[in-house]
Amino acid sequence: MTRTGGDKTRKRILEVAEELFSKNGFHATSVNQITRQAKVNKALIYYYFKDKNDIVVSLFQNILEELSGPKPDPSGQESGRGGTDIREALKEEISFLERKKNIISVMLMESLKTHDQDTPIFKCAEMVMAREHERPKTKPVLFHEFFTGFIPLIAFVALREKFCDYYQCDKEEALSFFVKSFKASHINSHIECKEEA
Amino acid sequence: MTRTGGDKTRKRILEVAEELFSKNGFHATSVNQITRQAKVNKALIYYYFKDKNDIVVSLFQNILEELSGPKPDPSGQESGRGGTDIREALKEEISFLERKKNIISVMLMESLKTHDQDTPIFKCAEMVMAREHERPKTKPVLFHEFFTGFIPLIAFVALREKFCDYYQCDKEEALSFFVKSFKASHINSHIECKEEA
Amino acid sequence: MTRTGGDKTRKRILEVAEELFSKNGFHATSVNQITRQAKVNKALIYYYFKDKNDIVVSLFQNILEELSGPKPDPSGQESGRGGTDIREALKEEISFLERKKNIISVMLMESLKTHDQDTPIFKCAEMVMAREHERPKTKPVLFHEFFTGFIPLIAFVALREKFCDYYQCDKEEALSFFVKSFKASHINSHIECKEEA
Amino acid sequence: MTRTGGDKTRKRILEVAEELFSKNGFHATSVNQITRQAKVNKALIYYYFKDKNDIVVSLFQNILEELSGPKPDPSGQESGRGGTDIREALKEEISFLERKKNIISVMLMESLKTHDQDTPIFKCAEMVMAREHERPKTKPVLFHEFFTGFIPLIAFVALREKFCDYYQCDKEEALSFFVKSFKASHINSHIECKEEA
DNA sequence: AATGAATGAGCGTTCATTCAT
DNA sequence: AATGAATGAACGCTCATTCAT
Repeated sequence: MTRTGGDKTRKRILEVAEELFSKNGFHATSVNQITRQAKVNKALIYYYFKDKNDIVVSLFQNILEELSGPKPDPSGQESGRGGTDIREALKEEISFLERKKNIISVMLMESLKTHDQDTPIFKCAEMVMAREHERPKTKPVLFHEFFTGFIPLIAFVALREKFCDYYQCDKEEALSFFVKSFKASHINSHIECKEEA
Repeated sequence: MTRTGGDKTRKRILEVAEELFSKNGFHATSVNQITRQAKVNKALIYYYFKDKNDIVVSLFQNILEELSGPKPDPSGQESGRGGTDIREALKEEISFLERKKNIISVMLMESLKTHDQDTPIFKCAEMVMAREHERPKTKPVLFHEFFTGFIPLIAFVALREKFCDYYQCDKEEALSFFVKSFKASHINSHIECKEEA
Repeated sequence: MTRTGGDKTRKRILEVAEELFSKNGFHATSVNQITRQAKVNKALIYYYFKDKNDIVVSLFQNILEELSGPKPDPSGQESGRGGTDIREALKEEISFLERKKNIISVMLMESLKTHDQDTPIFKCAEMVMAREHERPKTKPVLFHEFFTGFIPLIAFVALREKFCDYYQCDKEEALSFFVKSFKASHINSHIECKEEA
Repeated sequence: MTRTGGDKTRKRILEVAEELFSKNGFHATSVNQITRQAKVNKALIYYYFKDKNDIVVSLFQNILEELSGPKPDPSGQESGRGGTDIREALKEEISFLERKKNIISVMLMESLKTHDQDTPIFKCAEMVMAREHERPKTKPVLFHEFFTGFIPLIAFVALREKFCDYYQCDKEEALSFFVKSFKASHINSHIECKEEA
């Protein structure tokens, strides 16, 4: 390894781990695979991380920090009944999530294991949702935001590729379809809720 | 293990495997664990299944066969605009899926791994969706049904418990919230679609 | 399995075992492989043979019995200095050994393991040699017959195919070369011995 | 095992493996046995060798390299008709091969398996033969050298002990008998060949 | 004579982790 | 900050063998 200082190495380990975890899952990825692909000595991984689990925990922390970071500027205006501006905002959000999709996929995988006690997926969801509106305060809204908002969103970024492969669908087209569908269901019901209230 | 009929043993292996896979994930579950919990000799597992993967594949096949089986009787009447009857139907469907949630969770976990080539999750989704209406034929509808219909549904059955734990929420209450939210978003948008058409 | 009586089954097991043992070696051949190829139930093998070793022992016994059986008729005349008749006799002997080459190969493999106590290869050699002349009585002759007679012969039948593959050589041509070479070395030295005596 | 240099460990593994392979055969030798006798951790074997087969391949490579190494000095003079000097040279060669007999035995065992594709035994033979004279160029000579030269030689070093046990023969005496016999057959036929030519 | 189910021990291999340097 | 060597435990899987029928 070139002598470029430790932080770069640590970062490379994290990047490779993220890629491999999302590719094969956490448990199906061995520390050896990471060392090979990151081209680091095996013992070095244990210099930077106390164990294999610490790697994935670090990845989760990083993404949570990123999400809590600078909010997106609400440059677009939220006009009633949602015009193309809402769709554009959605697409931007999706493209943002797409860049994080690897680690989010891992988070989701892990959260689906019924045994593991606490999962960061809820914290993650809160942060993603907080990017759009104020944090939901009532439980009904919470459910709504999580299951019909957050979940479809990350499912889309996570599964888009496979979905398109399976159904022989263009990826850009897929985005349009999803956005339209998401707007018609989740976003529209927001307005109704507001209208009802 | 005592000499029981072979099919019973095979079934017990599958049941235990399903439970453990959904608890810890496929890769994090060892054949030894299955062995212990199902109280079968390890070699016997390989008498019934060619390898560990064959177990999960068998589970997937089973659930797909079940789903393609007898459709639910539409005892309730589908009145327009959806009253409590729709909610009841939804709850029934959810309780049906809940009984399959373990294996569906495993399927979802595996489908999130970007590497694995083809996943049965789409076939599964088609079948679940086919239980409600005729199979979607256009791509936009496909996206809609999958990402805002199927996905929230299975996410709910899969994550309900953890969600309730995390947010200190009663599980029955959770069901109501979800049903209401699902109806307001996904189902409502169906009607709109129809109205548009 | 067809109900054709036990002896046929036993014979089939032996035939398959011989083939597989010579293909992969005794230890590298599993009882399962034999059952598969012989299409017999696994437990049935233990009905006919007390264990796996008993199979190979049976094979060895069989071949020793065969070799001790009817001697070849010396139809040809043994003229001095050896003309084509000796070569013909040699070719016949080789073709005879070729039919037994599988089990002889196994015997040779096993005899090369330094640990195994007693090997039937010497008994086998004696019998093969006895087919040609009276049993050697003096030790020098014994060495001569075994190492420069028997050994090259069985090495040829055992390795002929691979040798021809490796050196891109026709198999019939190979036979001629070997016969000529064998006659010039081993057989010729017989005569010398006799002349010396 | 104590922390010694890595190469020492690797060497010890190879030595033990060679001994055990020649004792029981490749397949009948378990990695655990090697582990025990070489007093190395099992995982360490896979640190040095990619799998069990890699061990035997390494052994084969090593011996081939050794054989291709420094040729023996032809200190003795090759007088016609072969006097005691030829016998001495033969004995030296045999004692040289005896030191390699373990690995050569393994090579021979493996080459007798009809299934295994390519065997190093021919390469090995070429090198051994090249130690005595220039490499044979015509096919007849090739056959002669291999089947009546190389094969008896290695058969002798490989089987000498068992042969002597079986026939109650002194090992030194055995050497004399073999040398005499080998000279009378293989070597003598060389001269004839030359004379013919 | 023949079978399907079952078994304990061991296989080759890899795991996450730690050591000394 | 980085490395090569080493480790104990466990992995998935197969072995030869036996059971009841």
